[in-house]
Amino acid sequence: MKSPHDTRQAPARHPIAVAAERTGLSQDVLRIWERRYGVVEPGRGPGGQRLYADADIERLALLHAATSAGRSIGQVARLSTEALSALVDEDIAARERRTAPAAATPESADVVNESLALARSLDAAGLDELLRGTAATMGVSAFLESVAAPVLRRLGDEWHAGRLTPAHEHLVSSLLHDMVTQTMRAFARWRDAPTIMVTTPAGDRHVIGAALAGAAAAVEGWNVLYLGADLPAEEVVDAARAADVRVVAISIIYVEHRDRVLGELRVLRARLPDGVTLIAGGAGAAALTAELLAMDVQVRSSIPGLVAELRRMREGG
Amino acid sequence: MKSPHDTRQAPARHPIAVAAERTGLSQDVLRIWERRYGVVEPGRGPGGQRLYADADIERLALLHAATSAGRSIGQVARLSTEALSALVDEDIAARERRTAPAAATPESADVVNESLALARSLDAAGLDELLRGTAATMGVSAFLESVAAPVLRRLGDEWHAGRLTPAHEHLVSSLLHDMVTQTMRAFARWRDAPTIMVTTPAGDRHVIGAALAGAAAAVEGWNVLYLGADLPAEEVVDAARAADVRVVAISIIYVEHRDRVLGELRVLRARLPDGVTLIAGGAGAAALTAELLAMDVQVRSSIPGLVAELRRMREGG
DNA sequence: TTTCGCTTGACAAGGCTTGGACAGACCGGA
DNA sequence: TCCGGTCTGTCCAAGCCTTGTCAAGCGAAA
Repeated sequence: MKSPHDTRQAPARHPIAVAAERTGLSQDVLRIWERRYGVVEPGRGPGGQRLYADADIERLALLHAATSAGRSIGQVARLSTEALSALVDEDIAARERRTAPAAATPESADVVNESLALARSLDAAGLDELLRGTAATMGVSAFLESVAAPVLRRLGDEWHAGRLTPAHEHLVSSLLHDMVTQTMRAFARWRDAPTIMVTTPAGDRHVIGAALAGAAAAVEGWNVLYLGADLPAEEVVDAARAADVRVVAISIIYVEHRDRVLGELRVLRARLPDGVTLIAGGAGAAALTAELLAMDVQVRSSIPGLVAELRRMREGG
Repeated sequence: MKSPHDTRQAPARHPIAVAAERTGLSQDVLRIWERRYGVVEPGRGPGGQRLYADADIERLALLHAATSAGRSIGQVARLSTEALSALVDEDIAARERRTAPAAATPESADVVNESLALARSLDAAGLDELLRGTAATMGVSAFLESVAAPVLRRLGDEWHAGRLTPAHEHLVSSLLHDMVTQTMRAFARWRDAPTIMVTTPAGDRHVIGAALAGAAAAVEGWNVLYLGADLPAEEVVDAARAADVRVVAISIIYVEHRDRVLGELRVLRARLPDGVTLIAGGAGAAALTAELLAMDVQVRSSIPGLVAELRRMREGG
C-alpha cells in the first residue's frame, strides 16, 4: 500500500479538538507546548485555527507517553520523532517488566472477598463456578497471583483467628487443587523445556502451595513433575536424578518442627546434583529465610517471585 | 419488495422531519447547514418543502458524526461524501484504539502465526490444544481481542487470496465457535445485569463473529442471548421484546446483497423499542458505515470497540 | 383550523486565538 | 534542612469568528 517514494505532504488535517481527543492532551497543553517548546507547527486554517497533520498527532501522542512515563516535557520536546519513539518503547518495556507482577486489579480483590464469603457458607458449587469463571476470564497466571494465592493466605489468617474451621479450609484448598492440577496437565509437555520438580517436605501435608507453584511453572513453559506432598528427601533426590530436573521447588506452608524441616532441606541440598537449583517457597519458608539462604537454598515467597526466577533462569541460559 | 417501475433517480424522498429524526440533527440545523454551507441540495415538493433522498440523509449523518468528533462544520461541509466517509471511519477507529490500548503482545502474534500454520496443515488436535492453552493462559478477553479476531481476519484474507480452502476456514471457525460458546455458557447469568442479544442478519451464515461478540459481552458482565445466525428481523424483534434486551448486536461479515442487509436492519431499527441500542460490527458493517449511521445504527468494527461501548453504557446509565 | 414547513434576520453561546498570570512540583544551593 | 528559582500545567481575559437556536411572518398541507 505504500508507494516507494511516499510523498512528504500531510494531506489530512485535524482541528485542535480532534488532536486533543486523539492524543489525550488538553487543548491548553497543546497550545502551551507549541508556544513554549515549539513541539509541532500545525498549519492554520483561514480563520487562524490550528490544523494538525497526522504526523503531528503521532508526535504529540509520543510526547504524552513520554511525559506520563515521568520525563519532563522540556527534556523531550526537542527530540526527533524517531528518537522519541525509541524512548517511549524503552519506557513501556521497562514499566511492563516492573508492573507485570502487580496485576492486582480492584476486580480481583472483589473475587477474593466473594470467594471467602462462599467458603464461609460452604457453597461448593458457587465457589467452583466463581473460581473457574475468574480463571478463564483473567488467565491462569494472573489468577494464581492475584486470586488463588491471596484467597489461601486470607483463609489461613481466618483459620488461625478461629473464624473458620478445617472444613472451610478443605473445601477451598481441595477445589483449588483440582483446578490447578488440571491446568498443569492441560499444558502438554514442551520440547526442549527444562523440568521443575514440585513437592513439599516430609511431614508437611499442605499440597496446595506446591500445586500453585507447579501450575505457575507450567504456564511459564516448564515441564512440571508434580509429586504431591510429604515426600522424604531420599525419594526426592532419586526422582530428581532420574528425571534430570533443573529446579526442585519445595513449598513450606507451616513449620511444626523447625529442625526437622531444616534437616530435610539440608539433606536435599547435599545430595542433589550440583546444577540443580533448590527453591523454597510459602509462609513457612519466609520464616526460615536466614537459615535457608545460609545453606544455599533460594527463597521465593510469592508466585511472581518464583515466576521471575524461572524466567531469569531460562533467559540467562 | 419495491414497486416494479422503480424510478432511476433517488427513489425514496423524505420530509425534513424524517431527515431530522434519522440524522439526529435538528430541523434548524438541517436548514442552516444547507443555507450557509450548501451541504446538500434536497429536492423540493410542489409547495417548496424539502424532500431528502437517502443519499442526502447518509451524507448528513456522516457530517453529524464528523462534527460530534470535534470537527467544525465549516471545514467538513465541502468534502465529498466519500472523503467524509473515510474521515468518519478514521475517527471511529482512532477512538476505539484510544479506549482499548492494543493488547497485541509479541507473544500473541506468535500464537496467531502458529495457528495459521496449524490450520494450513489441517492439524485439528494441535490447533485445539494451542488455542485452548492460550485462552487459559492469557484470559478470555485478551484472547478474543488479540488472538481469535486476528486469526479470523488473517484467515479471511488468505481465503480471499486463494491460499486457503473452505475446509481450512471451517476447521478454524468451528473450533473457535465451540470454544467461544462454551465460554459464553460458562458465565452464569448475573443478577441485575443488562441483556444483549447477538445474532447475524437473515441470509448471513457466518456465526463466528456473533459468537466472539457474545463472548466478549459475557466477560464484560452482560447477560448474553446468543441466537445463532440467519434470523429474520421479525424473530429478532419478538425475542428482544420478550427478553427485555438493552442492546441488539448484529455481526455482518460479508455483504452479498447490500439492499437486503440494509433492509433487514431498517426493519429492525424501526420495530425495536426505542430504548434498545442497535450495534453492527464486522467487516461487512464497516463497509456500510455511512448507511448504518444514517439509520441510527451504531458501528463498532472491533471487539475492543464493542467492549468500550458496552462499558460506557453500563457506566453512563 | 391547525399543523407543518419555509425564509429571513437577529442573537446568544461557545470555540479558538493570543497573551498573561499563577500555583504547585521539582531542583539546586546555602 | 530550608529557600529561591525554574518548570509545567491550568486558568483567565479579551477579541474575533463560527455555529446553533429563536422569533416573526407567511404559505402550504392535513
